[in-house]
Amino acid sequence: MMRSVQFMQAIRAWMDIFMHRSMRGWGLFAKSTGLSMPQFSVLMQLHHKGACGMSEISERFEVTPAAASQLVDKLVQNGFIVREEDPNDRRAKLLDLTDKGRELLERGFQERYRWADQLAGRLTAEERVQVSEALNIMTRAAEELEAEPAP
Amino acid sequence: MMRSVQFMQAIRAWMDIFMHRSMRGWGLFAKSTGLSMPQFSVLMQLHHKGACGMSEISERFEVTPAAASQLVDKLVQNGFIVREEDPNDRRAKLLDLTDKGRELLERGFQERYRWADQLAGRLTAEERVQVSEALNIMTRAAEELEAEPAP
DNA sequence: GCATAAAGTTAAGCCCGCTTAACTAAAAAG
DNA sequence: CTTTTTAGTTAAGCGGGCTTAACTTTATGC
Repeated sequence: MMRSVQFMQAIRAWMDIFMHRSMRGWGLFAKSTGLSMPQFSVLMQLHHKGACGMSEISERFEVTPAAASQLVDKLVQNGFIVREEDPNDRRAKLLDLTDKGRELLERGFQERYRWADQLAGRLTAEERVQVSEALNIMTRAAEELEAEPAP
Repeated sequence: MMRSVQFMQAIRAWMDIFMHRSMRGWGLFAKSTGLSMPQFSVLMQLHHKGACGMSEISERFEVTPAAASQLVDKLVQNGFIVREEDPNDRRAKLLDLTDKGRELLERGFQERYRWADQLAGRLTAEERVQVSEALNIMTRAAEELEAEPAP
């Protein structure tokens, strides 16, 4: 399905450089906090999707419930998330970020944003307006894609 | 340093959704290939920066030379990269992707691009033009940032 | 109500990534 | 030419992530 050659070229070039940059950045940040990437990804997941049960973790990361349980356990022990009984289903657990967990992620985002700020510094005022509008368009589209489930 | 509130808001919103998406995507892809994230990151590094020595690996990933050596060893054994003597310095090694390694990364990128294609499908023709131009501006700026070393 | 299914946990065992420490070999410094 | 520095390897040991297998506890189906 060929939408637009120009668009695909542009987004691929951007994705190449941006994905590499952010993967490396998050990796180093996670390491600096003493968290492993899987542990860190669980925090990101909770940040992005909000509180959830163990089963959502094991499904989204494609690991066994046992693995999810152990992973979460370490994060609970370190005070980054809380694990409480679900009042509606006493078998299930509800996981959520603690303030400590949220604060850690915030620091990570700040580091990422510093790069965005450097990027902004290389643009003219007109370019910044143009890019802002385009980013808003893409963010909206991405959110729609996220909401409507893939076939 | 406040460049532009609008710009920063726009890029943060975009980064939030895009980083989460691509981290998760790469993670699942790496898992599907049987590679660990560190192994995969080394391949990405070679793809992005081209051939290099062991020392570059250990520096960029902030691990000891020993760790880099062992990591590379597994990738060599699995045929994703080659490790040859540097003709200019017989102590040093030159690492580079094999065709097999390149082909594996290509498959990963194709999966990522599928998402970009879905995104394109949600935009009007005018929006695609607008977004393409903005992405080109950002890609250029990001490449400049990459080239000029951070202080 | 009783069998069955579902949500998590625990424990054993495996491989992996990482570190330190001890090493080899080649280049640079003096 | 000897000493020192640089590039990388090897081995031992630790902790992490993951799986399977055997559980416990709570909800559901009939």
